[in-house]
Amino acid sequence: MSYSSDEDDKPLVFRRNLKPDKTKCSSQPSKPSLKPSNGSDSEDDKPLSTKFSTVSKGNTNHAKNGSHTSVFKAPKPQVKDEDSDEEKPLSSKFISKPNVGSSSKVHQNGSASRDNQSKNIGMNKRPLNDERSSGPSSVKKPKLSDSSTPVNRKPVNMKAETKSDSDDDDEDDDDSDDDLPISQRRKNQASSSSKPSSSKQKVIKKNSSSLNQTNKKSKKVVKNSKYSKPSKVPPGSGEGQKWSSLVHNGVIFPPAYKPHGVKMLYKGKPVDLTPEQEEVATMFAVMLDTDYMTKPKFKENFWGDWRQILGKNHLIQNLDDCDFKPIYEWHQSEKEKKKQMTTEEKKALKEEKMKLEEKYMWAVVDGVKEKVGNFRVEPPGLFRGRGEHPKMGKLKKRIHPSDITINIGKDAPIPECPISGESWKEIRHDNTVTWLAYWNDPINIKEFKYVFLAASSSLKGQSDKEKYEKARMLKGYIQGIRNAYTKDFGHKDETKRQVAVATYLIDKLALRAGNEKDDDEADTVGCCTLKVENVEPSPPNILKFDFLGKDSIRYQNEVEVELPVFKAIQQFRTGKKGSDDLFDKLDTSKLNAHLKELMPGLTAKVFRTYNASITLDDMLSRETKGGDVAQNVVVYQHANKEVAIICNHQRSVSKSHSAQMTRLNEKIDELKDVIKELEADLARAKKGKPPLKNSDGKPKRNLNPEALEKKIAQTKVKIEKMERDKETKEDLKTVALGTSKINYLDPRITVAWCKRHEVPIEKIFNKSLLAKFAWSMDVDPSFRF
DNA sequence: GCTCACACTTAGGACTTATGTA
DNA sequence: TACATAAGTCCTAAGTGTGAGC
Repeated sequence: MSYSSDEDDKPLVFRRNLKPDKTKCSSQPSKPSLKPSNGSDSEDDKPLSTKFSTVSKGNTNHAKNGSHTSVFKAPKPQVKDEDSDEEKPLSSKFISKPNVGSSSKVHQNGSASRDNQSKNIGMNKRPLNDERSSGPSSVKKPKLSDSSTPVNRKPVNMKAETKSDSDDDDEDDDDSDDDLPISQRRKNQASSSSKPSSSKQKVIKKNSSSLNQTNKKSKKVVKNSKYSKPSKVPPGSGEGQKWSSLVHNGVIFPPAYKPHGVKMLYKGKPVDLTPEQEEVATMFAVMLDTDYMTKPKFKENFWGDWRQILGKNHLIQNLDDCDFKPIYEWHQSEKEKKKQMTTEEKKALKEEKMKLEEKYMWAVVDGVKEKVGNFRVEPPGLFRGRGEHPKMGKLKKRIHPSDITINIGKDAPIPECPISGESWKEIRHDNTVTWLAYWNDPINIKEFKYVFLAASSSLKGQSDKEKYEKARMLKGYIQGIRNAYTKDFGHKDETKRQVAVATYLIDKLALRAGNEKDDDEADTVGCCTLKVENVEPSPPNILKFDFLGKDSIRYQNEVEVELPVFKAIQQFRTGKKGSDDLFDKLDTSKLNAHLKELMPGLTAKVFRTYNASITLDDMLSRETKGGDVAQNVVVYQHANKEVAIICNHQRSVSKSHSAQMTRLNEKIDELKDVIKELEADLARAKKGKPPLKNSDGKPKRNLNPEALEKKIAQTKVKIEKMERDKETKEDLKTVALGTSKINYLDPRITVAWCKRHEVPIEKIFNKSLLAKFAWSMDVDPSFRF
């Protein structure tokens, strides 16, 4: 990624300004366990995007090509059949056109969705629940949302309780229709009585538009669903219990190494290598065209590990005299061969792989078939640490069954070890955790690599929902929290001052907490680990941030802050070196302990979720003007982009970016020439003259003036579209939109907005996201974050 | 109050597949 | 049909946060 000093090249986030928030000075005293506010519409409640004076270059202006309104059908569990509403295809629960193709092969529990969140009284009024009133939590893991009401969970032996569990899908059920547009209200009324009470609706074909389906969706409206909500706790409940029964087939290993026999050169001469030596040499060779080759640390680490495999007395004595090109070229030709395979060959290969992997792809959790996420053991390779990682290039050794601990239900059969003659390291039956297997990370032996269920699983969905509920809870507390930290900017105790300023930065700039890091990790920072050199005060009240954050992504931002913050930062810097900690009295534990005094379960990362989601909600609400689907999609993308900028979600500029821009410019120029020509022809046609010959000297068709005018207009539209595409492409070249959508934006905001504005959800969520967010699909259209 | 093991979420880039366009 | 590009998926690194043990 390049970081040009040219202002125009910077992602927008780097040109963002923070307005001082003057409303904060009339703060109330800071107290532990602040009570949630009633969510007034004060400036304080507004998302970052509305508070910052963002210098924005227009918006994303192209709708996705949505010609394929594919319909996601929430696949039904295959283990046991269920007759419940729960297994209705998503399309029937949400919207959209039938699409047979996408439904058949998936069988995981992606089924829609019981939205079991606890009832609150409307979005602005959050009753204090027990947790809130319980004060600082010294207790174990306070669960913020109703953990007794798992998302999606539909064990087959619980049919009887199907009733109404979608009724309590959100607090907005309590809301009257008053907040809805009239058209919406009518639709809801029409639908409220239409749902059959029993739910044998496995396949409901919908031919009408998404919105119609959405609104006609026969949602049971049970106002007192609070009481009818299933009282189940996570199966086999109990402190920390995640499942009662767990069955799976373990993990699959990468194939054993097949030597290729291509000889690398040492001092210009071919060298014989053992298969093990050749394997590691090949790992290096295939990376010859990557940036890692420019990093001495990478080469040094590789050499250190390879040398051990070569042995002290090997012919090869230094890396500089090695020529890996023959292996690199062999690898390239293998890649090319693969590319040249016919579609049928590729398909056959894929099917073969599927057949081999099928059994590892699924687990059965409490009787429900769920997809496993990463069931493939990581193959050996060279460690590709990001940024200036001190361990880059080290050999990541092959993982064997004897490295792997399996976690499985007591009554489940122990997975057969797929490599004959070997056996698992250990078998556990720990139902307080969600992992299915783990092994020690060969690069950092103290750490682990886990095998978890896929994002579409109930367990993940449940925890996702809890995350968003916690962030929503913050909405009710945020005013008090901001008042509290504002008051503490000038606290006489420096620790408190640092806590206040750090919280301010986490809240306003969506910084990460910043845990301490070891010396054998890349040198990156978060809020608590900011160094003096990372924050430069520029009077009267500007702070210039410049540091490497997670994944060594650079955070560069100049913000105007409140004067007390500015002064506090100046004071924290006093007498320190550039490499010293800015917040020397603070770490994430202390910070989070403090945050928990303000709201149960509050930690630094909740602010990111909160600010991202509230920004989306706010921007969608402000910017949706009742346009068509394409225009609404643009509004969504624009909001999504703002969130990505706030969270500093960047991507590197693609290698082909400048070529693409050049090509677009050329095309635009060509079209402009076409217009000039057409205009000349038009002038002649108006005088009754034939058009001039084209550039090849050939005669052109003689068109009448009307036809020429139409052609000119069409070409102009084409140019405009290309200009917009160009702008969007440039605008988003360093912004990654996906990360926030996957991790920070409460899907219920999106689903409800889609329902309100007749946008098919498939325009916003792809198949994976639909599966991941199945739990949110039943949300009431009036839902607001 | 601190460290560390552990469990989990968040993240960008590589790779693959789908789609659009000439 | 071939190629370019966009979209989707996979991979695994790199974070956050909890709680036990000292």
